[in-house]
Amino acid sequence: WHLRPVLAGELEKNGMERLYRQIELPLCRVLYRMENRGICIDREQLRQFGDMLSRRISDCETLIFSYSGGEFNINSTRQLGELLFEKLGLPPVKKTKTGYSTNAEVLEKLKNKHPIIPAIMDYRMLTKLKSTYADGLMKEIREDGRIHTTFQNLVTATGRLSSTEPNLQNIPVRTDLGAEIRKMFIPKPGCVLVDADYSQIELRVLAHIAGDDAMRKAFCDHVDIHTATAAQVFGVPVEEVTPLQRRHAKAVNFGIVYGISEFSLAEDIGVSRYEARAYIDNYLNNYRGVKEYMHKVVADAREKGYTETLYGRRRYIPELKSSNFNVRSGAERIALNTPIQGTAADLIKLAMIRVENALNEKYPDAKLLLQVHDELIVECPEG
DNA sequence: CCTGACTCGC
DNA sequence: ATGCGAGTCAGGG
Repeated sequence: WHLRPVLAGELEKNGMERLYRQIELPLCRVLYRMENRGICIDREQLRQFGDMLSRRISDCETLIFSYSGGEFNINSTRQLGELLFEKLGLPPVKKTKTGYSTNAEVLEKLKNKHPIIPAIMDYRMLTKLKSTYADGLMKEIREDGRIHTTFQNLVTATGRLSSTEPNLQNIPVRTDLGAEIRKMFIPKPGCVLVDADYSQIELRVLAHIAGDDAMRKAFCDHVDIHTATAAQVFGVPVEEVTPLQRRHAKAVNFGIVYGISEFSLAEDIGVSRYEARAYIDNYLNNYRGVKEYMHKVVADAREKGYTETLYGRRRYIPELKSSNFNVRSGAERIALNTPIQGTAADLIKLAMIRVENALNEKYPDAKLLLQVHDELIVECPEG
């Protein structure tokens, strides 16, 4: 209680009273309830899925060892690196500070050079699903048949939540096999799980805080933002945007939010550095507001020492004044990204408080269970 | 117990 | 040399 007046003064001085009183403090009770409610998972299906994975992993091991000419620990990147790049003589694509890199990107480039590579890629996917999800989630099922995560509200630099023991914010969804895990989360009898997610929240936040008319118009007109961006960047009518153009525009949109460089964008979508540079230049010439914002937000942060979100959440970034180019560049990307990611976090937290209260009042049997950065999962009575 | 490499999510 | 997290495993202390 000695700290209370001191901290209250700090809050007021920094203009964060509203953030605290209207968002963070009321959110605590919402998170407490969500954690207590937990979410139901189909234990029997999870067990069967784990058994299936075990069989496939075992087949995969046999195949890998037949190519390697002996057993070794496939999970050891050191042992795997020695096998691939010394014993089998494959060309090392990338190095880590301790040896050869064997990550997914490297394996992707080598997959046609030796039949052991696709087997290792399969092995990695299967063992990830088995250990982290099939076995990992099984251990977390409580007596009530539900999984109760812990939401951390004080660990991220941007204001997002994180989820631990288990992490329910990184349940697989992208691969077909991975998506099977997600399907095992089920509603309690008589209910359905409703998954409500924001569409492109970070780009909408960017359009708003950058005050970019072209991007705001695209959203107001309810057009697909990646298609609209492709039309702008490639100078073609919306109807003539090809799937490839849309994919590239999507990567640029994505990259802008993270403060991407032409190098990384080129790597990401497989075009030359010069093409990537041209994409970015074209993008910024069409979204002038975004271009101005990118410079302004970094300059502001350098001057004040911090960036802030729409609701005044701060992140101090002293590295903006670093004399080391890489350190400084990294800080500039943070200064650019934090207001976007952080404002999106502010908004969904506000939505959570309102959803929790509205449900309690109007639909008391419907329960908010999970938040995954831009989506809310609610357990609702059927009908 | 910690770090690094890797892979999962948004 | 694209932002924010967490869990698992190997390997070392």
